Amino acid sequence: MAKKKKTTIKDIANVLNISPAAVSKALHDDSRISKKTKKAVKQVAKNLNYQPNHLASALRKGKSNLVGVVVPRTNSNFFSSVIQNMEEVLNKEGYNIIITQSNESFKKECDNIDTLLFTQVDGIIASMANETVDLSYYEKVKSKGIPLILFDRGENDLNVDYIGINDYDSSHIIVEHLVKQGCKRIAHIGGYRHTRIFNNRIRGYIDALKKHNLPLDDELLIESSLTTEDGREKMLQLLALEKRPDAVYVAGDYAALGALQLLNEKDIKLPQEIALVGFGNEPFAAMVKPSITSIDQHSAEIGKQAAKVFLEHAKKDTINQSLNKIILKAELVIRDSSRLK
Amino acid sequence: MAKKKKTTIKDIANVLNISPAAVSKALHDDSRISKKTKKAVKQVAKNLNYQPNHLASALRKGKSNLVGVVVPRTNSNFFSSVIQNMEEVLNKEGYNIIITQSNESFKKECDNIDTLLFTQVDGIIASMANETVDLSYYEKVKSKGIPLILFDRGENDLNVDYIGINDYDSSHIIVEHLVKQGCKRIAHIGGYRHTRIFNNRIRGYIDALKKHNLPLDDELLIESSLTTEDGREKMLQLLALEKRPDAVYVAGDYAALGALQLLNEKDIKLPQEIALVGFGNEPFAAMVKPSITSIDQHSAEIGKQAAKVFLEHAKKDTINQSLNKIILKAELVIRDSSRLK
DNA sequence: TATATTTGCTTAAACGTTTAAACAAATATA
DNA sequence: TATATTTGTTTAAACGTTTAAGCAAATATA
Repeated sequence: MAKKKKTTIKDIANVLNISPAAVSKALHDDSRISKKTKKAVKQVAKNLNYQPNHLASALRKGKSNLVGVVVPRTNSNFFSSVIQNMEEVLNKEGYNIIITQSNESFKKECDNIDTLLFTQVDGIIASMANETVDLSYYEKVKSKGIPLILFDRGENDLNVDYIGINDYDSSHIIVEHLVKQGCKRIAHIGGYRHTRIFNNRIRGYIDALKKHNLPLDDELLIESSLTTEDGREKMLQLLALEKRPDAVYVAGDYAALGALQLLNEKDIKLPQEIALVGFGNEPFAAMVKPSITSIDQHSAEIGKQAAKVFLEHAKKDTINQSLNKIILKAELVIRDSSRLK
Repeated sequence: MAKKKKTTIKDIANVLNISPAAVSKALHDDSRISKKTKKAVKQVAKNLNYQPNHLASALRKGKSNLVGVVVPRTNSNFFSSVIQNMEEVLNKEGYNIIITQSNESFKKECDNIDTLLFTQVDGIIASMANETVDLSYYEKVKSKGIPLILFDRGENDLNVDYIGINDYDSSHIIVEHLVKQGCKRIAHIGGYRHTRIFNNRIRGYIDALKKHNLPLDDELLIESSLTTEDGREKMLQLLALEKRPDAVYVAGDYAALGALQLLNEKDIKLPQEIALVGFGNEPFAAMVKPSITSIDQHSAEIGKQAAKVFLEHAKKDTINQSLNKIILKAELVIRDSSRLK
């Protein structure tokens, strides 16, 4: 069986004995085409099962109507929810998205960006890998004049649009909550400082401790890759301290889960002996025993806003120099792991 | 700031005073181009920061080098692992993938397929939504002569390539394991029967019970949407029975998690009072307390095989009528939730 | 030395669409 | 009646690449 060749505008034109141009215009409801012709064209198009060739129109129009997305991974509720909402907004405007995952690898992230540029995407929406410190690849995108929007994991140094939550404030909200529960020795298992959001969470943690006149103890502040495995390990480290903390604020839910497992295994009572707070409000935070208090990052909103910012750019034919830096207020979802009173 | 216009093959040709055709050939290492010219072309290409226009070459060559992927969702470890491995294999051969999510909605699934066809993908690799019973959209893809490969959730009726595990056998393995642990009243919270894989798991469950001379009790076989929430509910239903089961085999890990939570809340001892087995080996299965015994579906292998099958098709210019139906043997990962001896 | 082959390039058409410009016919305006 | 405008269409070029066919010069073969 040979491959069928697809029907083109030309085929429709031949059937009706009109020019391809007329067909194209009829299909786009051009005002200069008669109703009669439009009707006939659409009928024939349907009969022949015509599907427009996106490549050809993209080439001619100079835009692909594709938006590239780069995320560290898709199998986290946060990213998949961001993507889903982003997609919804973009689809409505005729854009499709190409999703790529970096798996937290800088190399893969660069490859992904190359791939996306090669595919002629009209814009890139990205959240950077944990590893990423060298921003030259992002400069490359910028230098091509392609709209670049970062979310969650971004960098202030790069002069690009950004959508995220206020990490500094989030730490304040968490510490405040723990203080209210009566905790006095609050530890922080944070992410790597070179990633802006994690640095902000650490700064917020430190400043919030000061604000509540709690002593800052170096032992209680640990940097972590924030995987489940590393969460266990860092928790073990905290338990080994002479003066154990009475609360642990973990900068990611997966690591918080690891910490929780360890505490459960050691039969340490949550929240009585140690209160636990995570970050990200992954669905499992509500499902584990005890359920984990966590920060909700408004993933849906972030996705929608990112898409909207891209669309703003896309509508202008010159690069918009006015930057959008959208900072959403995060929300603390209080659950059993930290509910003392 | 105006948009920069990208350098094309023509620009390179102008610099070197040769024809665009020569440049194209030089870039593709055509044997008829001299080493000297090739070197010069590549140097100039680099200097001008040339990036090939994928749309133009795709249009000319009649293929986009894009593969469309349709999954129910990306935020499950199974699907994201399948995708990641698929991507790796395809990238090596110069293909990129477009990921779309159906969110288990039939309507969204159809939209996604339309989108992919519109984007001129060279093939589609899909796993169907729970809801999907009408297969006409898949027929549409087939009728276009575009390679279509299904994995995990597929349909035997559709004459297409398929990669998945042996669900029927998996049920046997699970029941056998539970019988070995001494269980005598094994319940099954299954998926919807109209989805082939779930039907196979149910058939396997029934036949395995017969094989071990266990009575088949209608009360013990329940269909479910297999969400965490529904897992709780169906477990509750089982607990309400006059004669409770001593083991529950849940056809999905998320639902198994819901069941586990409920059992934990009711202080029912696992595995002593009720043994629990899930399906899918999601990472959390190992992380919860007690850890859940589950079936590993070899997601990496499925992803790689699906990609390979697509590549086989892509290499031929006619539709290959010989079908690949690859059935992998699943592996039971035994954990605390069912370890009695 | 005459002829064949190879090398290294050019020309031109093609992929399927869009769109500016042109144009004839119909209709409106003076 | 002569001129202007509107309507409905066609023509042709363009988007950036690839590729079959052609051709001149260099080299090999007889």
